Parts: sequence; structure tokens; C-alpha cells
Amino acid sequence: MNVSPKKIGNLRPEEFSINHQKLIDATIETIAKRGLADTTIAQVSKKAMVSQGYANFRFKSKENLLLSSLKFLSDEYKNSWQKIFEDSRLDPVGRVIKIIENDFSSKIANRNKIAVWVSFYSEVKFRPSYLTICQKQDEIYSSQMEKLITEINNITNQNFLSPKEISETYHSMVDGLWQRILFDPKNYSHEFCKALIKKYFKNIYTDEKRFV
Amino acid sequence: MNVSPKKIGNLRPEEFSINHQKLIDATIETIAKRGLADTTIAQVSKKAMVSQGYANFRFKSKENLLLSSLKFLSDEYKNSWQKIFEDSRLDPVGRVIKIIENDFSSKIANRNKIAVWVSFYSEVKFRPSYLTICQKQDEIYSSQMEKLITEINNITNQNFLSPKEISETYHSMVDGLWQRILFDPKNYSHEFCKALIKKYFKNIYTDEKRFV
Amino acid sequence: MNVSPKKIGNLRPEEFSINHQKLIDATIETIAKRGLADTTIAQVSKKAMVSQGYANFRFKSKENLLLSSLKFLSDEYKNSWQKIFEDSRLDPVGRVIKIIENDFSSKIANRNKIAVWVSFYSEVKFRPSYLTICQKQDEIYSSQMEKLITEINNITNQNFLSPKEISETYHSMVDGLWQRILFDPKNYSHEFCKALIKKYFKNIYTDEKRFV
Amino acid sequence: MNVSPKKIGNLRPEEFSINHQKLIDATIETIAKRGLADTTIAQVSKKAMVSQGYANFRFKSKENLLLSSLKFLSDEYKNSWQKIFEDSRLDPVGRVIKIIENDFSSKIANRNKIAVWVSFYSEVKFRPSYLTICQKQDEIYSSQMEKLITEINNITNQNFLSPKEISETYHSMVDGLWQRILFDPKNYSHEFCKALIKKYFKNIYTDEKRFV
DNA sequence: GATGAATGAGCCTTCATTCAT
DNA sequence: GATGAATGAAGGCTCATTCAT
Repeated sequence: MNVSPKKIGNLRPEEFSINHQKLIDATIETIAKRGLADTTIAQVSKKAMVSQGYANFRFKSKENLLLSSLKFLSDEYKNSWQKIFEDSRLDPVGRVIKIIENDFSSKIANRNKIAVWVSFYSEVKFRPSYLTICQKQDEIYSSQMEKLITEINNITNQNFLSPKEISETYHSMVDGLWQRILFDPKNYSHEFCKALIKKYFKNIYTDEKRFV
Repeated sequence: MNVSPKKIGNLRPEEFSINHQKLIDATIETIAKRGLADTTIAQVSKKAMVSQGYANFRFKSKENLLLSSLKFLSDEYKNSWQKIFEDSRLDPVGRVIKIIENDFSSKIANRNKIAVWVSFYSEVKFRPSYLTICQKQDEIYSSQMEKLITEINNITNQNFLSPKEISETYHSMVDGLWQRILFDPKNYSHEFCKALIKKYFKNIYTDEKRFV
Repeated sequence: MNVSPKKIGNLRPEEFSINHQKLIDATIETIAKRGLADTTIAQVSKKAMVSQGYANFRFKSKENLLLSSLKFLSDEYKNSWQKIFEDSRLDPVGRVIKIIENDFSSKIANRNKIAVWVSFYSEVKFRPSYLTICQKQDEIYSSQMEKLITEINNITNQNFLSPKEISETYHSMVDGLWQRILFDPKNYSHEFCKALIKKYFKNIYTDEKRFV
Repeated sequence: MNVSPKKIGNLRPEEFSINHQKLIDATIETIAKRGLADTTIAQVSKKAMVSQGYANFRFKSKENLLLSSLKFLSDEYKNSWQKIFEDSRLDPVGRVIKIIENDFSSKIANRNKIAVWVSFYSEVKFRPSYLTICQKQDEIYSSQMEKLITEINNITNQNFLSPKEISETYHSMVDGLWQRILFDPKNYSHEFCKALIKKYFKNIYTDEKRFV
């Protein structure tokens, strides 16, 4: 990708504007449609109905536009699960089920957004800045998940897997399934994935009737 | 393979040309080092120590070089698990354990190769030709895995997960863990991954002592 | 045409961009100087004093730049004869003479422009798009010529050649002579060609004194 | 065209061989099929069923292969009209008619050969060596034609056009018509062209009944 | 004589980025 | 703030030519 390493920086929230968001939306749509490698500023700004010069002026560099788009996606995801982890009206198992359902909801796990996630993740090794954006939230997700599992383990009998192990296997499985949703959507519907994961939990918590 | 260049003429060039393989190796190394997007024919041919013109002449196009490299990786992987599935000296559980160990061996799951896999997979939605190469072997892997699990289920008592479900969850988990090996190698060592997966199987086949 | 760049934005860019015309002029000059096969975008844009990237951006492709240049030449030629065919102040013979003089004027039949014409025509079999550009105008020229000859034939006695035949022979002769101007300019001066053609007409219309 | 200016030279006739002629034939076919600009040594030698290295070894350079092909065509043409000019069994008018018929015979004026002629002629301004090959024979053709016309003029009454003028107009017309055969073969059949030219002669020699 | 693997110069094209307005 | 013309570096690819065998 033709990205100059210079000039990367975060814009302050007060700099957000309508055009700013239009460009981010357009970026995500373009990546989803054409792939990260074939996403050009020209296409993005055309889709956002903004001049190409403005896109660069606003984000200083392509790298920065990409980073901002990833950040947006990452925040959106975080907001979706944060609410669930904090939802005191639900018991731990109820929350896990909500998390699963959220992770395979059409808002989060639709092919376009997965395509974007996967694109960024595939570049993570070469552009550590991508990792920086997601890492922290990933860790929060994991630790909250572990806490939740711990609560369940304290109540429900289960002998072999530690909370960390359950959390890890779950998280890996979600990533693996997302990939499959991308390239084999027929066989990997949201329903299939959710059912599979619930079965997996059912196997761990054999007495819990809600993991159908 | 030391084949004198004289004899190459009479053999199928795709299989026996030294430069052919040098270019594929260099492609994989370059993708692993810089990412798919930043892999150029100039870099690859430099690393392979052949002229840029030759690389193009040999593979007709960059796309084709990439495809050939993916094919090589795919074949290498297939050879590694094919042998295990067919190994009649081992009982089913022994074979599953071998499969797990192979999937996280340093030959298969090293960061360079994973980087290449992930790069290609991330583009699958936009370049269906990538998928064509892996899909068939993926299906064979899955069906063989299912067969293996079926054999185990027939012997060992287990109530909740069907062979297909076990195979699917395993496969997704492997993909998810490979991604993690890529961007968090410290926390996701081969040993950690293998142990995690074995625990997962232990949870399914509680009586089987080999899933430590 | 001195148009301030500010105002260009509101007009159709193909017609009013200064650089657009500079590139077309440079293309024609380059073809005339080096031949179609050796005309590169690098040379053209250097001669036009714009960047190579811009030339491509402006015309989308080399093919298109070539096509546009041919169109320009074709239009220029058409404008020159259109006026004559429509000139009501002249009688038919007067117009034919003007047409001949125009076809071998230094503006139309100079070696540079002929070189370009011949280059394009030689490729017509392989690039039908070249033909598309000239064909229509060629037909109009021919039909107007025939009409003119018809008018003359109606007045002046002449027994053997139909208007179509006169038009065809004339047109072929012009093409043949243009080729000769290109590679033997010493023996095929404009004066020589004009005189030759007029003699040819004199032979047809023996009583018409203006075909010297 | 990528032709190094060095190493142009004529091969001596004793160097001719079967492969030599195969390459020349293949060159002409390739130019006729794809155009001069798109004719590559690789294609030519493939069509000639000879190795690419050999083509270069035999002709020293692409330029020289092209030149040799032009020479071959030029000689073939010369042989065809030489015989006619020297045919003492025919009277002058009979010879002119034969010349016309030869110039639009399917052996000489077929679209493939015309395509090659036109390709070379279009480059004549930039590669004087092309001209060198044809020029001499062109002059012989012209002078023989003039001589022939002189003989006719001595017998047949005709007032306006000198032998040179008739020869020139004829020759230009042939070139013009050849071009038309190339890009409008439907309207410019061999029969049409021959009839047109004969009409033209009929107009000059009104008493000669053989110019139908 | 004849081959074909290999080269490298040069072409067209793309695109992030700049800058005058 | 916003535009879009213009740049230039870099990429993929083609092809005449070379040379060891």
C-alpha cells in the first residue's frame, strides 16, 4: 500500500464533522467492497461525495484515514459488548448468551464489517498501529469474559476448563467463524454459528438448560 | 533437489525448475515480511536472485505468482495432514493428537507461514481464485476429521457434540489461534495452543487420558 | 485562447483545458517526428511540459490520447473542406478547385500531418476504433464531392465517368499522393500534386478552362 | 518499436535456408494479422516453429528480419510485373491491362499483403532503410510504365496527359485503392478497383475498346 | 547449427500527496 | 473551509537481445 509513514496522528473528537464521518463510512464501505489493497482515496472521497483534496486535508494521510476507520469500527463493537457485560438485570449465563448473540448479530458480524476486520487483522503484523487500536479493547473484552465465566463456574459445576481457557477457546472460535462467514456464507449462517457456540457451552455446562 | 539444468528441458517445468521454486520461496518470505499489499515483483525477484523480467516471464503475472505460492503452501499443508489421517499404526485418538500437534508444529504454524495464510484469506472475498485453491483441500480435511471423530465417538462415550460439531469447533479454533499467534506470539506459543486444544478435547472425552 | 484557469471548472474540460490541447499537439508532433510505434507518453508529456502522470490522468490511457489526437486532426480537416462545400459564392467548378487546393495546402498536406494520418491508417485493420473516428467524415466528404461533381456533369458535357467514379478516383489519388509527399517530398511538391490533379480533371472536363 | 539501430545488414543469398524462409513467411503473416507494432520475435518464431534464439541468431536483429521480409515482398511484386512489361506477345494496351489486373490480383492485392505494405510504408519516414528497399524497384516500375504509355500515346490519339502524368496518377490511385481495400473491403473489391481504373483509362483513350 | 533460459531497459499506468486558489 | 489540477515515484509487464550449452 502506498502510505507514507509520516504524519500519523489522532484527530481530537472536537474536530469531527459531518464530512469526517462520511469519509469514514465511505472508507469502510469501500474496503468491504473492494478490499484494503484496492481502496484508494479517490474512490473513498467519491463515495463520500467530497473532493479528494479534502480527504487528504482532513486526515493528513491515507494511513490516518484507515486508522480512524478501524477505530470507529472498534469503538462500535466495544459499545455493543460493553453494555452487555454491565447489564445487571441479567445473570452471568444470560450475559454470555447475549454476548454470543451480539457477536453473531447482523449488526456486528455482517460480511461487510467482517471483511474490514479481516483486512485490518491481516496487516497487523506489518502495521503495528493497527494492533494498538484494537489490542486494549480486546484485552478488556477478554478479561470481562473471564470474570463472567468465573462467576458461572462458581455456581455451576464444571471440572476441566478454567475461565481463561473457556474465554480463549471462545474468542478463537469466534474469530475462526467470522472468517468462515466471509468466504462460505451459505454454510456459516449466523444461526449456525450461534447454535454451534451454544452447543460448545452446553458441553461445558451440561446442566445449564439455556445453552440449547 | 539437485537437478542439472540440462535435464530440465524434458520435464514439466513447473515442477522441476530451480528458479521456479526459488521464486515461490521468495514470494512467501516477502509476504511474511512485508505483507501481501507491499509485496512487489521487484523485491521477490531480488530475494530469489533472478531478474524481475524473468519472474514475470516465468509466472506470466504477479497474480499467478501469488496463486502458485498459495498453492505450494496449501499442498505442503495437505501433505502434512494427509499422512496422519492415513496412518494405520495409530488409533483414532492418536491420530487426532497428531493432527493437533501438526497444526501447531513449527513447520506449519510458524509466524511467516501464518502471515501468508492470513494475507490470502483476507483477500478471499475479492479474489475468489484464492479460495478455489484452498477450498477443496479444506473440505477433505474437514470430512476426514469428521470421520475420525465418528470413530472415536463410537468407542468413547460422549453425549452432546456431533462429529461435525466437534470438527467445526476445532477447525474454527485453529484458525482463530493462528491469527493470535501472528499478532501476540508471546501469549500464544505453540505449546499454549496445543495444550488449550487438548483441554478442549479432554472436556469432550473426559475418560480419554491422552488429552492431557 | 486565453482562458483563465479559474473559469475552466464550469466548462466542459475536454474543450477548454489548455493542457488538454497541449498534449494533443505534442502527440501529433511526436508521431510526426518518431512514428506511432515510437511515440511514448513520456516523450509526449515532456514535449507538452506536463508530468507523465498527468497525461495519463487526463486521457485515461495512451490509446485514448492517440484517439483524441486523431479526432482533432480529423475535425480540423473536416472544418477545412466543409466550409468550401458550403461556399455559395463559388460555382461548382470553383469549389472543386478550392477542394483540391485545400487538400494540398500547407496546412492540411504538410509532412507532419500526413505522417500522422498515414500512421493511423496503417493500423486501422488492427484497431478498428481508429476507423470509427474517420469513417463518417470520409463518407460525408465523398457524398458532398459526388454531389458537386453531379452539378458539374449536369452543366459540362462529359461522357465516360460517373460522379461516383470521379469522386472515387480523385479520393484515391489524393491518398496515394499524400503518401508520396511523405517519402519523396522533393518530387512531390504541393504544386506538382495540385497541377497533376487539375490535369486529371482537365482531361475529364476538356472545355473547362480553369483546370489549367 | 524496440529495435536497436546496430547490426543491420543484408544476408547473402547463399545464407538462405528453409528456416530462413519460414521465418520470413511467419513475419509477413504476423504483421498481416497483428500489425507491425504488435509483431514480436517470440510470435514470429513460434509461428515459424523455430526457437526464438535462432530467429535472432539468423537475422542478427529484429530490424533485419523486418527488412528481409519487406525485401521478399518487394521482390515478389517486382517479379510479377517484370514479366508483364517484358511480355512481347502482348501489345502495349494489352500489357497495361495485365498490369492493372496484376495490381489487383488476389496474389498481390490481398488484404494480408496490403496490410504489410501499408505498415512498412507508414514507417518509411522514420526508417529510411525501408525506403531504400522499395525505392529502386518503384522507379523501375514507374519508368517502364511511362515507356509503355508513351508507346500507346504514339499510336492512340490523346491530348491532355503526358505519359509521366498518366503513370503518376495511375500509381497514386493504386496506392489509394490498396489502402481502401484494407479498411473497407466490402466496397472496394478487386473487381470494383479494376473496373474503376479501366474506366479511368477509357476516359483517356476513348477509342480503345479494351478499357471496358 | 540450434536452443531456450535469463536479462534489463523501457513502457504504461496508478495513486497518495501537494498546492494555488 | 474546500477544491481539483498537477505531480512524481513506484509498480507490473513486455520484449529484443544475449549466452551457455
